[in-house]
Amino acid sequence: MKPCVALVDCNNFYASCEKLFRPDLQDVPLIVLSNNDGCVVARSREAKALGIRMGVPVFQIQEEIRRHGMAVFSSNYALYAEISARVMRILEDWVPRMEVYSIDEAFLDFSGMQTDRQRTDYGQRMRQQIRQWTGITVCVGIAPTRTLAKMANLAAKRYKATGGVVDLCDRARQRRLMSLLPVHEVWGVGDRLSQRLQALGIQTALELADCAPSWIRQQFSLTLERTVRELNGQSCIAWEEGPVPKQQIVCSRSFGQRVTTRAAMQAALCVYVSRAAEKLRQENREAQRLTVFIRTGAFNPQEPYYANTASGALPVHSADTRHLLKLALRLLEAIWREGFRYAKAGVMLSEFQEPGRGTQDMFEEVAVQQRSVRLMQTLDQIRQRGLGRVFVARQGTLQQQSWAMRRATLSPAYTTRWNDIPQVC
DNA sequence: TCTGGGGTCCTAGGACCC
DNA sequence: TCTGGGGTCCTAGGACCC
Repeated sequence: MKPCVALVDCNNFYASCEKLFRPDLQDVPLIVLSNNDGCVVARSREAKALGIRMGVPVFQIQEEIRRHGMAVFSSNYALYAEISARVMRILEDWVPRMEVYSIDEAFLDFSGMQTDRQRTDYGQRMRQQIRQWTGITVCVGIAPTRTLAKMANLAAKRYKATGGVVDLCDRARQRRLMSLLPVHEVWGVGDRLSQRLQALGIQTALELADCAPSWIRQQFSLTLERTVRELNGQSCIAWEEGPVPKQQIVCSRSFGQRVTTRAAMQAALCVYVSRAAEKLRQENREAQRLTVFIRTGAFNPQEPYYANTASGALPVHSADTRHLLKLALRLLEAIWREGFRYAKAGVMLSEFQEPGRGTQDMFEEVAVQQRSVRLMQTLDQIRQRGLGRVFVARQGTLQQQSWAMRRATLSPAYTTRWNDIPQVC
């Protein structure tokens, strides 16, 4: 049985989610902003047509926003995650095996489907059902390897005549498409690599595909060698069996307003540690290592720049917010410098173990450990059931959090909060 | 004035050991 | 003056992805 994989990718995902609940914005150019309303992370078809670039800082395009009457939304991840889950649930029923790759895309196992026609029809029917059941439009790229499926998907998005589904199992078609694509459009080739490749005279995807894998390995890396092999139809990325446990958990934010006092920084870290610890417990893991980082703004050359990181280990693995927080605050003391205007901070948890299997404290009483676990369970349940929010006092009340992130134009929680359910009048 | 957040994998080089 | 070689483990940093 020939291996075959389909990549299903939602079009303009965040922008499309916002439009689902705002039919009045159907043909209006719409952009979605990053956390803190900093830069553009998603654009509707119309906004792309106006030349709005991905990642551009919003303040640089204020004039265009006004002139074209663009709709602007702060990012609403709760909404996008919910719509994503609906799309993924539908896809699951179409194939024996699937891997969710990101919030808006998934790889599906299409092995066993014999003909070009069969595969394309299947893709079209999936696409139809997703649009009908969720309102989201997807494109489908089908090929023998993931790297080629990515490329097929790109073609499905770019060329209207394809009807949103491209089958790239035929070698001649693969080569024709690759000859048209600049090398930086290959999955796994970013800015740095494409510059180096171009310096060696490799401009197109096809030219990269025709390089000797061993030479690429020697000049670049194992990763790029795999890419070359994948472009030639040799699959180098295996299917994951079951969900992959995380190796690290990060919580970091830019501040809505610069932080200048130690107390405010401690409060912010407190929020980040609490959030990271919640995620850790959701993964059913305990962590041993915690890293804290802080930095000033990176873009203003006039302003003194300072950035630093401190990392430390807990004596035993833990998922208790209080233990992690104590370490975080101690680490902060090592890197905190007065007199800077801090723009961003974050914490990272790593070195995970399943509860009870990590380093243990021989002298701590079992009862104390059990109390810790039960306390954290209780906190999580209060939050998950929406009964309110219990937090560590140090983070301060919302009114005190002048550094909290800006979300000026957040859409309602249409799918996750009763009060925000859309009404039809 | 205002420029995101959360991940993964790989590699080079240092520390350490015998 | 001459001062080995090879292996492993860890970490920081680079590059990539969405």
